Amino acid sequence: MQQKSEPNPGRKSPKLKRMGLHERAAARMRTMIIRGELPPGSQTQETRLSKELGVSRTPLREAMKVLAAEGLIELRPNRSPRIAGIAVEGISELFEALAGIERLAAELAAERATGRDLARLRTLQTRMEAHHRNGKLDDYFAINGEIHNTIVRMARNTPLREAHETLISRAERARYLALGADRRWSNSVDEHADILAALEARNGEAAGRLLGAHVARTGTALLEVLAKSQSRQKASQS
Amino acid sequence: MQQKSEPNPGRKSPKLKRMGLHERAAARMRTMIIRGELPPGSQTQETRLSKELGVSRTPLREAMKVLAAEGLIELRPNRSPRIAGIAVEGISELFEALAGIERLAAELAAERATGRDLARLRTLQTRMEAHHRNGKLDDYFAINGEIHNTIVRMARNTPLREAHETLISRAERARYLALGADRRWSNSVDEHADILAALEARNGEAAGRLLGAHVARTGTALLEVLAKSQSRQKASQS
DNA sequence: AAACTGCATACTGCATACAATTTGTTCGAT
DNA sequence: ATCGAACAAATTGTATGCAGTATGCAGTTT
Repeated sequence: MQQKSEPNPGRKSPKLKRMGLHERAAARMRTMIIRGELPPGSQTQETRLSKELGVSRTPLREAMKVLAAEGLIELRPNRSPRIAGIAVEGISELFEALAGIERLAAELAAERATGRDLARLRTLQTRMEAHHRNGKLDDYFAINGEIHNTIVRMARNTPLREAHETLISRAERARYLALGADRRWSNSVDEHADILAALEARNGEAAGRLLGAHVARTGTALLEVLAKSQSRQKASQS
Repeated sequence: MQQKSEPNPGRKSPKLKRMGLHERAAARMRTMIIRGELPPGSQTQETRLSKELGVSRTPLREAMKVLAAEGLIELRPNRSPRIAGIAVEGISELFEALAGIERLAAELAAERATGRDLARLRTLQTRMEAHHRNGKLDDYFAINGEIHNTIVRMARNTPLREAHETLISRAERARYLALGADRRWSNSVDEHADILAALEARNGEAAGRLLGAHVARTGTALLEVLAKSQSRQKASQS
């Protein structure tokens, strides 16, 4: 099982790992759902989507099973899969669960974080503050998400990280709906700083409590924005 | 996200609804993996399994995607899927995550449990104690699991419940490996009684702490038993 | 003798063809 | 005219065939 030397000089993209069609289809649909290009509650006909994505129905159906497991679509027997709805109540539950998981992750991370981990986190925090000052929204959000993922990875717990990933994909989707809604930048940056400080002090209880509250606040802030836009478009329910 | 709950994806369904072949195949394989009939690390050839299960390769492949999402098998490109290994480290992480999730669930359940919920829990506890006295191992385990599931449902948080379900399937598998290993019956029963008391007192912090510690202890107890049998059969890492 | 290359084989990945089930429509009966 | 049943169209579920890729073996080379 020796792996041959893999310098890969002439191949097309070294970073992009080779994926099967069903993986690519799943990834494509995932972003489409998150971006709202496939609206909540809409039905996805297999033949139509397969032509649109340029793949056959077989890999598409496999992709559907994966997305259903992630909670992005709903499968009903002998019916077209439905893009999962975004109900207010669902968002509330989602961020509640997310807050709990990240709280746990922070508690564990405070015990297990290496110096490198904390250094990396500090770097990210610095960069995020810079983006915050410069008003670079996209970069800010990217770093923000990376910080959360980093903390979860620092917990050194694979099942927890996996659970977090599936929830995050749904949260990203909700966040996209209320794009640019997070007007609590300053609060958020400060809260992140507090969390980082608690982690560096190896205070798991505080780090967990702070991160959990932070995520919960993000959820409620999102809910407020969403409730307003919900009032004008009442549709998309079946 | 929708309030609609899944109609029994793979559970031992009381009403045996007619399921598609891929669902049936997934359910069948799930129990086979949990029961250890498909040993960890073994490869699953599509044609062989499809004949064995009496289905075609297409629904079988779809079932594989679902099981992979549940973490029961590993998919590698252009290779036979592998039954996920049960490494000691993995079990440790698994129960750690499970403990965290159930702790959170108990905290929420303490706030949201209805009188019916608590009554049902009390009934289950009584029945479990009876099985404990009579030494009925199977029934005891069934009720025990049901209690944990009930508490999680009492949290009224769908994403949390879903995350719990996927972790539980893996934990059941590990528990099956160390079948009958849980010699801490008495402790376990008492701990459950304490948890129930905390829930009835609406003390979320205590309920969460007790349930989390309970699950963590179950995990370490399982680890001890597993470590012994692990010494004779070499580890299949994952 | 060891290692590398080329070929044969088996298996996965994908596409297409076929069967089963649902849904929309039309015709008929009350 | 309305409700219902049966038929027709569309769509999902399943099976099979074909192509690409990995694995093992044999022949050749160093």
